[in-house]
Amino acid sequence: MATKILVGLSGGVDSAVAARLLQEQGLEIAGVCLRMHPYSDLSGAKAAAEQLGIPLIVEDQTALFDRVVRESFVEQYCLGKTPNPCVLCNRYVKFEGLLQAAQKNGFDGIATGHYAGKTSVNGRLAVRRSPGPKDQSYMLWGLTQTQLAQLHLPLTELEKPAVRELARKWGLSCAEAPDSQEICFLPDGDHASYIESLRGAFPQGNFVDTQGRVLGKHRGIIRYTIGQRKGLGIALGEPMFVLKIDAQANQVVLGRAREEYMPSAKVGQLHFGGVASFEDGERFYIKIRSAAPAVPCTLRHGEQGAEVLFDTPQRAVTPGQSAVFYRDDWVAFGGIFE
RNA sequence: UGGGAUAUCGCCAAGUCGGUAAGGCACAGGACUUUGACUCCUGCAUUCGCUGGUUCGAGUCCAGCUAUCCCAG
Repeated sequence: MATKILVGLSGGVDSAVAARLLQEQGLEIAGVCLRMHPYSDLSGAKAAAEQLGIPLIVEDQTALFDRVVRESFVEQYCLGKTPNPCVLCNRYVKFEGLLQAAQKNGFDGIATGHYAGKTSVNGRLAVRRSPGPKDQSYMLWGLTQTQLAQLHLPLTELEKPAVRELARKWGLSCAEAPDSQEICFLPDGDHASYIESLRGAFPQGNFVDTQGRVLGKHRGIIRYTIGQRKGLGIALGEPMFVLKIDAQANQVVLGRAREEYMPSAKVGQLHFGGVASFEDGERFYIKIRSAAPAVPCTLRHGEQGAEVLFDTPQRAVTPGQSAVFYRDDWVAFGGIFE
């Protein structure tokens, strides 16, 4: 049984409360704060560790983060896709970093303040949904069996208001810390400027309709994502949505409302969680984006992954985003839309 | 420079018998959100091509001018 747990402290409320909950269980804990990028602020984690009376280890992950998260982030955008950096970070940097720090320092397990749980299914481990609206299981589909085996998720059954309440009760200074949002390594949220600072300006191109007729000029493909309505800058009398980004032709295809619903999709880079494989025709629930409900679908094997047939067409399925397949309340496996 | 038509917010477009400027798109701000989006809320013409005139009152009527479009030259 794990007795010494290393908790990832971000400086926010969730991880601090998670740490304290483990303490309440009588476990011996320590905190670790991972430096990912220049904007990493360690002060919150230090304060939390101090208030909890636990040691804090600081690990520098910036090189790994640059290589794994930032590079693919830029690369994907250049290909006209819309990456989800958090998913990659969780698997390859955050949880992996935690695990390595734990092993290096003689801990038996790791923990984080995610709103998710875990469960075992036929000998495999799976991320489990948290019951509340803050469920973060979608972001964790990439976790490996090894990572899951060591992982503790104390906030599984809790909801945000309750967590803040506990933090206040325990007098933690992070009780009112704002929820994290936007891309952590881009404080201003301006991914286009960031990418252009590395790759140079992206050329303008045409907005076209589904027939190929030119509708106007776009400002570089990296500024658009599937389903996007705002920021197109052209007035066509009715709302228009991005249907497709063609990096090769440097074109962005626009369509009218309802045209951005898609009956099926291809998913690659599969990573299995609660199940080790799937059968043609097998049914799952899929979440096509973090803030979308899980909807029923049927799967088939494709050339390099899975082909998903939604029971009901889904809005703006976006290449680069994660497809997470659920069964009951646990994550069966996940992948990335082609 | 014969004839006809039209000129209202960045774009499109309502504006009745003259009564004190709809709406959509775009845009801006906010909410939501450990990615990008979507969605929601709020804001957005003291002014109607210009200049005069008639009216208690004109985007709405009249005159002239300007611009654009169409048909003839």
